[in-house]
Amino acid sequence: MATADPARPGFALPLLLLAGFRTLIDDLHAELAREGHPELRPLHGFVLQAVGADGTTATELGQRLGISKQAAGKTVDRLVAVGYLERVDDPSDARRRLVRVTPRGADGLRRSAEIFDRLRTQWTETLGPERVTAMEDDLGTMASANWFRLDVPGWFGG
Amino acid sequence: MATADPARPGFALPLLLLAGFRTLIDDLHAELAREGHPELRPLHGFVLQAVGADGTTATELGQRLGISKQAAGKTVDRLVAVGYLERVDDPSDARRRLVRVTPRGADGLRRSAEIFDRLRTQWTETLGPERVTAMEDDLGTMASANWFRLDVPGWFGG
DNA sequence: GTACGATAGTCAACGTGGTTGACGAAATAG
DNA sequence: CTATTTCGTCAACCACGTTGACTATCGTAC
Repeated sequence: MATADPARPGFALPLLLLAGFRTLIDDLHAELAREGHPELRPLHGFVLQAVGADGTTATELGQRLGISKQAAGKTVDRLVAVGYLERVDDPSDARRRLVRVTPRGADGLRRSAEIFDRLRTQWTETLGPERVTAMEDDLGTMASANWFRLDVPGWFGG
Repeated sequence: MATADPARPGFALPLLLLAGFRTLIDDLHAELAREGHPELRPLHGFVLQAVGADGTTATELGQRLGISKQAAGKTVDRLVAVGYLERVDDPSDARRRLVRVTPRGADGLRRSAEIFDRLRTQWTETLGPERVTAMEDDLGTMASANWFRLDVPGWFGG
């Protein structure tokens, strides 16, 4: 096994990954605020994405995000309060309450995708396209498993 | 300006960065738990690191971590409760309460550094050393600014 | 030597995000 | 028709962050 490089301490890597993530998300939300979505928080985009065009239920949303149905329900409440999601009764099953993205939510989602594309383009202009694709490929190799889990606050905290 | 590559959607990059970060931190804590530190949470290592060998005060810790002194104080309380930090009176200033890493905390810190080095070595063995240094350099280029800020739970959430 | 401003730490209240446990209402299986 | 499962919600709790207010102490200026 190769010995650790003292000039490249291992603890820097996670910090750099976090800083990169944070930079992208901060830039995204600064631009979203400029384009009329100042209330959108980092978590919200992921939640909207997980709801999707067809809508879902709180329970299913919780499963998709890797959190409990109660936590998903509370998050939906907040997104409903700021106008990005809506709840409608399911005529075929009175227990279920469908969660749907509102037009405003869809607008935020569309703009987020565009902004992320622009930010990636900025990275390719600074670093070169090969370096960015290499980073993506390498991260995909190392991080294959735990993709979409949105329990970040609780996970990172306690 | 280069046009966005439809095969490389911009939204994947932040997800990959987060997944990479999460993978490293999860692996770290799985190994820490095996080595006798199951109570250590993701945030705790960063806090211990910020306290440092010389100790600090809660107010200064808050400044280092980019959070309020009250939040820093509460976090110190929790780390004290699990035995990783201790508070001692400052004989030269009765207002201050020095926060110091305990021997147990120092052990956790030392093991964390070793484990991070081993994890980085695993990455270099899988990806090649050049790819990992390239990733580190590129992330350092793009993320230069907002390094050590530990308001992640609140930042990511609301 | 005292009075005053700045600083350290804490308490309280609150918001966001997470958890588990319990429960009623509705669907489904037998 | 009854029994079980499923969906949503309520309640209680914890971790983490915030701001505002307050006490005690330090340092300085008069």
